[in-house]
Parts: sequence; structure tokens; C-alpha cells
Amino acid sequence: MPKNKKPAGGRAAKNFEPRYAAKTSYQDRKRRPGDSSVGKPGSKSPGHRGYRADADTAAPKRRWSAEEKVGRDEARAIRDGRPSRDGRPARDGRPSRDGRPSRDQRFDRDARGDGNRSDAPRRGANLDRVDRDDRRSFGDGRPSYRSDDRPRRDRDDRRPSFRQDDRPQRSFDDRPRRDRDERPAFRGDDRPRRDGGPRRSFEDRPQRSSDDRPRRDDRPRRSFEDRPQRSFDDRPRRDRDERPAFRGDDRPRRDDRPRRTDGPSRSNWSAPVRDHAQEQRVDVVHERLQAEAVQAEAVAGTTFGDLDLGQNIVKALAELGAATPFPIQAATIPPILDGRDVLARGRTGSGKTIAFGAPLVEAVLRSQAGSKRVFGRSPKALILAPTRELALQIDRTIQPIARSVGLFTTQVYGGVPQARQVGALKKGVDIVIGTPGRIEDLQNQGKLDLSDVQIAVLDEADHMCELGFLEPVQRILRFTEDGSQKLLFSATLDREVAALVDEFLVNPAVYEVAGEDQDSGTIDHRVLVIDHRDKAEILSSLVDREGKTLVFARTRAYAEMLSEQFDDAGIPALALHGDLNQAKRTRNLEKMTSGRVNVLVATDVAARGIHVDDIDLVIQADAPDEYKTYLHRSGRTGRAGRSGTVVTLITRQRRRRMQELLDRAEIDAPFEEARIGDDLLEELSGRQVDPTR
DNA sequence: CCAGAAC
Repeated sequence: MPKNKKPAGGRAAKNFEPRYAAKTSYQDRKRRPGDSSVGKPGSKSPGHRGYRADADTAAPKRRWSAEEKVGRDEARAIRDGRPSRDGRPARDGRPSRDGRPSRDQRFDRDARGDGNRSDAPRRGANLDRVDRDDRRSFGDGRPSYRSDDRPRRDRDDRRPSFRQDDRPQRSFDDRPRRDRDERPAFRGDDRPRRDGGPRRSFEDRPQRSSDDRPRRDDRPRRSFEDRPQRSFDDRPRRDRDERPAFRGDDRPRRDDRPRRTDGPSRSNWSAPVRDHAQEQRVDVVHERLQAEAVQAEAVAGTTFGDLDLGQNIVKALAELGAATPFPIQAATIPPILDGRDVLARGRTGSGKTIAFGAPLVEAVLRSQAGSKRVFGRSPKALILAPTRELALQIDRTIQPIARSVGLFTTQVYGGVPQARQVGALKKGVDIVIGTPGRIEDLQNQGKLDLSDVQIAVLDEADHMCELGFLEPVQRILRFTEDGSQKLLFSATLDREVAALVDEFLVNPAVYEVAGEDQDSGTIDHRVLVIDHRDKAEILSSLVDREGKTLVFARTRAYAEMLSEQFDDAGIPALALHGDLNQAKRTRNLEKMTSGRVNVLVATDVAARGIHVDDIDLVIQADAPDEYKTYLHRSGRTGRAGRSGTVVTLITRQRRRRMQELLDRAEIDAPFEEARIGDDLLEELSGRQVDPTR
């Protein structure tokens, strides 16, 4: 059971809500008969939470044979990359919307009603109380530029928000440097060339189920001529191990760095000859997408108005601090308004939210021009994010833009009572922002109608294409209107999104900003090679400092443990991870944002997208497994052109693996040995060095 | 394996 390894006690209960009770009762039921550990109550569960629902609502053992079938079909669907359980094509137009067998099984009415009756009200009351407390306490001395982060939306989603500023201040120059101008115009040059070939981006890939493609060909809008295929190069996607080299030809720079002994290490890195026996988990490096590089200086004089956004939206953007478009925004707004599918890669903190958010609002507005907003209308746009915090943050940016033209947004994410979300949907909203689980849930319950969605956005799109996310995302996208426009954004966008592009996008435009690599940023990357037994103390030493520090841990338990350890050492710290209830997650993040606590220990729930001003030190207590994770985690600092430091702790055994990861991330970082009490720790924590620099 | 995402 939960061992409080700390004498002071109390805090664990305060900040940590263990789930053993629920878990054990779950685990017995959620196991599926096919699993090897079947039948042993309390033994390890078969997998991720996503599987839980299968058995959960259909508890009786009688149904096991039916469930078994579901499970098998599901597995088959995973293998084949398509969702159908009954062998019929997954998407022959819309008809799938009306209750596919799997849905019925998984969400039978009884279970639904029950959950609503017993669960929601109680939790609702609880959350309400917490939120109110938060609200009260935030109201006072908080800097005015920050008041947006409190969980104020519990009452009324529709209320126009007064302050929106989860974004970096635009006044600082966090745009990519302008110092390279090989090219004059960011788009002009490719316009003339129209080979006009019909879409063919992924045509050459093998297993494309023909049954779900055809409907794409006769999509309504998309009148635009096809632009030259800058987009996906037509190379087939590599499966993990067969990649010849992890650094494609499109990553030319960095010749400056001393090359690692090439041949052997390159070919070996993905081979299972790694230290730990089972190296099933490989940091797959997908091909980078061939993208049109936007030259920052080419858009220097452009305004949002030039990009065809309406007056009100431009004004709302200005109030958000976005006076003029960042390069990624200047690049993506026109094609989005043209109705094109767009893929965009922009460095962390480069303004991606507005890059899709502003044109999305404009597009929805145009589509409704002339018609009244009717009560109970179903949403026209959908934005999917991988975490609830990110969904909230996106809404904080989009909502004021939408409200400026009379459109409504609502958040649809889990961990909070459904009632408010459902209520908003009932009244009618224009833009839904949320996470896959709850969206699919409400969709299945018939409370969220996605059939009118004309624009769907995937933020952190590559992440949304990873194992546990891909399928729900696919199912959700299939419910959107035929031919709906799709926008995929991420700082690490690569061919991992091929699965979605293949099925859902038509001749997408792909953009990135020229000269954006991680080294062009303002982040100082360091790797500390330490003895494992020193780790706790070194961490405490690093964290004991003035500025805001974000610590990443690999597991929830370790994140929790570290936050308690720091707290016990007299360094106020909070945790952020999935074992906390949503109220605590929201509150702990807000306390970090508002500066009421300076140390936050998080799992990768905070790795992507989350913006907190002024984090000047990111510590990776556990090194990440993937280079993308490294990039996203480190992207929590060095925002808005400020300087930041990323310190990664590793043991000696991990040096080589770490170097390989850094190579893949294209980051140079010195490895330095560190022991307890070393000056180096003082320097990194900024205790001796002048922090202003 | 972990992390994340629904009741």
C-alpha cells in the first residue's frame, strides 16, 4: 500500500490521491480472457486505461465470450489500422454514426445512466468547492498579466474571458532569427509552379484500405488548384528498424559538431543490443516531412489584416498580445482560409495556437455568414489536444478570438463532471476544444454531434498518432463531416502522422519556419552524469533556487515522491501528474503559473504545449526515452526569447544512449560529472552565477 | 514497461 516515506506525513494525502481502491476493483473486471494473466485477481492489468472500459460497463462474466470477440476484433483493428469490428468498411460515408456495434457494447444505456446519477453530482459538488476556493485566493495579489489561468470556467463556459495571456509576450522576440535570408518571399516562389497533379501524397504506400478512400475524391470545396507537392515526400514510411540512418538528408546542418563514430553506432542504435534486456521501446525517428520553409523576414511587414482575418479577430489578437503574425502564422493562415488541409511544424512556443485558431474562427464565421446562430446548433470546428491542461490552454487563447465575432467555444475533457459540458453543447456551440476520451464519450452518448464539424485540428499531432491515441482520434475524425478540413500541428511533426494524413487529408500543404532548429533558441542544454545514490540530493540542490523550476519524472509515483522530497527539504513544490484529480492538476499548474510555488514536478503530462512564463530551469530527473520528448520538455523553458537551462540527470551507463538521443534531437550538450556539493550544481541552480544574462 | 485519454 501507500508507503509514506516521509515522516511529516499529511502532505501525501493532501496532494496525492492513490487509486488503489478503484484500481483493484477495476483490474479484476477489465482483464480480458485472452490475456496471459487471466483469472488472477489483482495480477497485473493487461494494459492501458483505454482498455478498461471494455469490461467495465459490461461486468457480468456471462458476457466474456462476447467481450472476447470485441477484444479480438479490436486487436485486429489495431493491426489493420482500421476500426471496423464487423468487417464492414469503417467509413462508407456517414452511416457509421448511428451506433456501431462496438459502441453499443461499450456504452450500454444502463451503465451510462448509472454513472450520471450516482457519480456526477457528488464529484461536481466537490469540484465546485475547490474551484471556488481557488478563485478566491487567486483574486488578490496576482500579477494582472496572469489572471487567466484559474479554473474559472466551471460556471459558465460562455462568459467572455477578460484576460488571455497564456502566450508569450509578443514584444520579446521569440521569432526565429531573421539573419538568414536566402529567399525573398515565403510563398511566392512556389505558386507559379503548378504541376497540378492530383493528390498523391501517400499514394504509394501499400496497405491503404481502398474502401475508406473513395469518398475523399468528391469533396465539396477545395476548389483551389493543387499546389506543387512540397508536402510529403512520396517515400514509403519506414518501419522502425529498417531505417538506414536516423538523420535524413533533410537535416544537413550541424556539421560543426564532432561526429560520433559513425558507421557502427548508426546502424546499431535501434538494434536490441541495448543495456537493458528488453529494449522493445525504440525511439523511432520518423522521416521529417518535406515542408515548405517559411522565411521569417519575408513576412516581416505582414499584418493579420493582410492575411484576410476580419477586424474583430485582428483586434482580439492584438489584445492577446499578438500584434503581428509570427512566421508560422503568416504561413498557415492563408491556406487554412483557402480550405486546404495543412500540416505545420513550428518550434515550441512559436505561436502555433493562433496559427490555427485565428483562421479557424474566421472560417467558421464565414461559413455561418448570413445564417442565424440557432439554439442547439452543433459545433462547426473541433480541436483535439493530448492533455486536459493543453485543451484548457488552447481554449484560453481561442475563446476570446471566437467571442470577438460572437462565436462560442466549449471545452470537452475528462476528469470533470459532464453536466456543464453537456449543457453548453445543448445550448449550441461553434467550436469544441477537448481531449479524445470525453469527446468520444459524449459523442457515443449522443450528446455531441460532430457531423457538422468542418474543420478539425490536431494539436501535437504526432503525439496524437501514437499508440493509445491514434485509434480514438481516428474514430472521432470519422464522425466529422465528410471532406472536413484537417489541420495538424506540432513542433515535432514528422511522418508519424502518415496514418492520419493518409486517411483524412487531401493534398495537404506543409509548412515549417526556416532556420528553426533547437540550437537557434536560447536554451542551454547540460547533461549531468551522476551516481545514482546521489540523485535525490543533487536534485534537491538544483531545485533550491530562486527562479521557476520544472522537474520531469518518468512516472507519476516518482513525480509525487520528488515533490514531497523537495517539500520536506523546505522547498515548496507541487506535483502534476495523472494520479491527481483534475482539480488538483489544474490548481497545481496554476500555482506554478502564478508563481505561488516555484517548483513543479511533473510527468510528461506537462511536456507538451503547456506554457508557463519564466521557467528558467528544466530538470529531467529521468532522461526521456525519445528525442521528441526531450524537445518538448525542454521547450517549456526558453520561451519568448528568454534564456533557459535544461539539465538532464543520467548515470554513467546511460551516457551513450543519451548522446544518441541528443544527436537525434540535434542538440549539443556537454556531459559533466557531478557530485554532491559540486560548484557545478551551484552554477546550474543560479545560486552563484548572476541569473540575469 | 511508463506517460496520456472516459466512465
